[in-house]
Amino acid sequence: MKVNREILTRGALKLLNDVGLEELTLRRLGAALKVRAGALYWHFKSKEELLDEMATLLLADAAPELLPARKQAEWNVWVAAFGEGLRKALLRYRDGARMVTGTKLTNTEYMKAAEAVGTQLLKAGFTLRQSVVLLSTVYNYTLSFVIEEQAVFPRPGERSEQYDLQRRSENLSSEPLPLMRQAGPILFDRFERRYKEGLALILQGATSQLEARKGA
Amino acid sequence: MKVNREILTRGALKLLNDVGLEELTLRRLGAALKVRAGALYWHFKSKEELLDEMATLLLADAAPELLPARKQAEWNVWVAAFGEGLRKALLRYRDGARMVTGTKLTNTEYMKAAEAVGTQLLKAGFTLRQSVVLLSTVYNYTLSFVIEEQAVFPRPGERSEQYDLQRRSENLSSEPLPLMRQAGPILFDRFERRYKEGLALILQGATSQLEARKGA
DNA sequence: GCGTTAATTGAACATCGTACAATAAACTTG
DNA sequence: CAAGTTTATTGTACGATGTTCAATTAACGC
Repeated sequence: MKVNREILTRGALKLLNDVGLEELTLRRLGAALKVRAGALYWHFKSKEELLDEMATLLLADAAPELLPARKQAEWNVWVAAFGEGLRKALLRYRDGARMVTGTKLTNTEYMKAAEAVGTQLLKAGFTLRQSVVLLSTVYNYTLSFVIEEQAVFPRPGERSEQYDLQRRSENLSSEPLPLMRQAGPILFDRFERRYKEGLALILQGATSQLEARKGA
Repeated sequence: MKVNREILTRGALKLLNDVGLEELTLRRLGAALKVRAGALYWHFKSKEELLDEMATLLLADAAPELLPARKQAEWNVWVAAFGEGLRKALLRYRDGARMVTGTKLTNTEYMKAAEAVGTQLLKAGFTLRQSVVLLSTVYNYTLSFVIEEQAVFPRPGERSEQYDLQRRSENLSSEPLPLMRQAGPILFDRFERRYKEGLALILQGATSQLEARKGA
């Protein structure tokens, strides 16, 4: 089968979804594309470069969803759309968040979305620095949140047997950690809800910042 | 050399600092401890279990620094100490943040610190859920922040040649992304400053939450 | 000193990323 | 269409990794 860089990258993303990051090997990818593993090196100089391209493509595909439907929306709607869209995009692939961590983006499709959101923030009265800090904080929060989420739910709706709430609670009941024990259901269930609450915290902080600035 | 579980784990952390996560192999670790790789399997049933133990130990060592010096301090000082202490602890080892990601903690030393902070939050008037969301948000933010930070500075003060600010700026100057281009120095320099600003955002959000609650 | 348990060795296995000369397939040109 | 050139794939090999396990050695209790 003839293969080019994008087919290959898409094939790799598909395979990622089927087998997960640990089992994403070049031989398996070759097999999926009816090609020997070595052939992949015509298109990529290393597996790392392939992973970079996969992450870039995942985010580029996501770029449109990172913007709100109504372009006249308030700045906080823009930031919320950015965060929630990013989470959805990462959730679309098994180990999506872990894969994106530690890759270098190779094109700027995704940055265009960030640029658009940033522009809204400036217009709303944030400084450049505040805007960058706000967006990067949302980005970091989201990435790590989804890494954890995907450890518990390798694929949406399919809970890993590693994270059994009952068992966790039992392990902790012998220790004097009542708070941590009660935290279990909050931490390992209803991820969407907690994600939005964490995001709201950051947005609330930004709102205060903006008001302080206006007040001065 | 005779070896036990803790010596082995500490040796692994030392080696991690010398060679980084990719080069942390069981043969190398064996060599460092004057033992063949296979011997390690007497103490751990897999490398994954060793990594879990390493992460747990790193966090357990850090536990005392996660609490503020003055125990009468306000709740926000407790949360700030938790976040900043966590960052410092992760920075203490090369790839510390990446290593902790995706491991399962095997004891509860670290949780005791979280429990203590949570207790303060309840006392200050937060609900259980708000406290858990606040702490987990800080945790996620910090983890991902330090992963990025350590990609740029593999060890404190030693910048990776991968992240050259000049080059990044040149790559982006051809694109219509003025904002992203200006973001470079904010994103890839002065990490401590940006970390604190992001953390302040979250804390500010929590403050608003608390005030809204009191007002009602 | 003997016997039992704890710990380590040595060699092997399957699998991985990667390199590269040989080969084939796909275009380009006359 | 044939010859020649570039593009892509194969086959095979290499070194390294995590892991297994029977055989061996070290340490300890009586």
